[in-house]
Amino acid sequence: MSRPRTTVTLTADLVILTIRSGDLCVLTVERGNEPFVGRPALPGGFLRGSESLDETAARELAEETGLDAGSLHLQQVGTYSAPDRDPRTPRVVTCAYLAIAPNLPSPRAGSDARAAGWLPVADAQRTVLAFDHNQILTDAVELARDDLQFRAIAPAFCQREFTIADLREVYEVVWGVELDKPNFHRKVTDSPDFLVPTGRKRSTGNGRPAALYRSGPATALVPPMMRPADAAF
Amino acid sequence: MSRPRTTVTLTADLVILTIRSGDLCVLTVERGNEPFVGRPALPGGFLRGSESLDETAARELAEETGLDAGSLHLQQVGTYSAPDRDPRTPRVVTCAYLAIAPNLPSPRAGSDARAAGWLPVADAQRTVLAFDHNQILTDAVELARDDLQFRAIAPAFCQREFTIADLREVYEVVWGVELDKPNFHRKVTDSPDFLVPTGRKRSTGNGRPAALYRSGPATALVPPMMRPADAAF
DNA sequence: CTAATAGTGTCTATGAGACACTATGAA
DNA sequence: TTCATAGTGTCTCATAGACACTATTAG
Repeated sequence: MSRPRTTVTLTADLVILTIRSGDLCVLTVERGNEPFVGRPALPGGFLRGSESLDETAARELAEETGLDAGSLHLQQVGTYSAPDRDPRTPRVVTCAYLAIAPNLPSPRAGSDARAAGWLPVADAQRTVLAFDHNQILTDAVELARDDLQFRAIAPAFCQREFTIADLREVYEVVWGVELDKPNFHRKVTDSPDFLVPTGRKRSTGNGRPAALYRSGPATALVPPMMRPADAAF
Repeated sequence: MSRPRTTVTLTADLVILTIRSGDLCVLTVERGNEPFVGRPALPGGFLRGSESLDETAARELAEETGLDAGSLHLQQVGTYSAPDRDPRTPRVVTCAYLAIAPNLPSPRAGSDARAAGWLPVADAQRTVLAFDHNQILTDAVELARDDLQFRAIAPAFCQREFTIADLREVYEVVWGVELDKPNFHRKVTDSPDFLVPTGRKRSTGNGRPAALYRSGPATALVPPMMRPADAAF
């Protein structure tokens, strides 16, 4: 056979999104090795031993953020296999994952001595990232924007207990829109099994305290949270 | 390192869906080699040379159906990497693709001497397929059902020119529902850039001839075609 | 004409959005 | 009290669905 089966190594790359001071941010690291030394990149690592890619992704997520992957939203975005995406041999094919995290205290710089930091997604998209990570980032963000409409993933951006205003901020930041507070409140509280009231309240010092909710068992949002036609994205 | 980088081979497996006499059908082949000799499986093949997985999938699709992948709907479903999914070494990880095809004259049995055939999806899901192909099939069908709501993929099931009734059959078969003819007609003809009238008509011998349409440039369906709450799936 | 399928009109119920209004806390 | 934010009521408009009706072919 002129073109035999190709052997490759696999990586899982992570697009870890969170919201920090009103911006949608992504975790980037500075590459410590060739290729692309010193260039910002998405965190990720090689499939090792007899892991599955999901396990690789969960392990990398724990290493980068200190968070248990079991408690976070983690899903595949797609697999990127262009032959020239990575100059190493054997070829490196990557499976990209989208992770959604609540606002973390601060990135754990230095678990493997690489500088890590949260970068607003808009800035990251204007930066030249290593490999095909610009494409991966764009695809992952688009996936997150779409999923917000139909799936109950917004609470993944929040702490375990959150207010309706917290949840609304997720939509507003990720979509780049303003939503009507009263209507939003009704929509999410009416969506069956989406939110579970805890009975507790949280006061921000100003104004009436807001009721606290936890994420409910629903995975789908019915009816969907329609993205306004004038959304920025 | 106790668990070094794992080298793997990659396959692209295809879930090729079409509609045949009122059933949603999937193309299956009988495996001619170990492992799982003689067992029905999804068509697929190894990444070779310096191709990308998309090219592998397109090549396999052309080999199995004789159709040019450029003209067909082809999208990734996900990557399946459980270490025990395939007993061979080096490990085999697969990237599953969903392809949607118009009703084809008949499967090209024998391009590589394996029996191939269209199997109703419901039957295939009750059959034990090779590898993790039952899981892949289920995921792909669910993806197709979801995408019908929001993306303009339904014409991929039809010939290049089709009637509104053809299009409605796609939805009814894939979702297992009956849709109101008048309302469906309005919805799809009102969706901007979804359908392009050709001016031609097609008569089935009975009744008023139906106008023929071609697929338009839109990729999204706005507003979405909501799946009835009583849909079978 | 009738039979059969394509396509339109129109009414009703439901959900989205605008926005006035009430509720509850802190200073 | 005032200020600020949480949450409710209610009106209007757009869309979904039910279904009566008209249109166009074959025989």
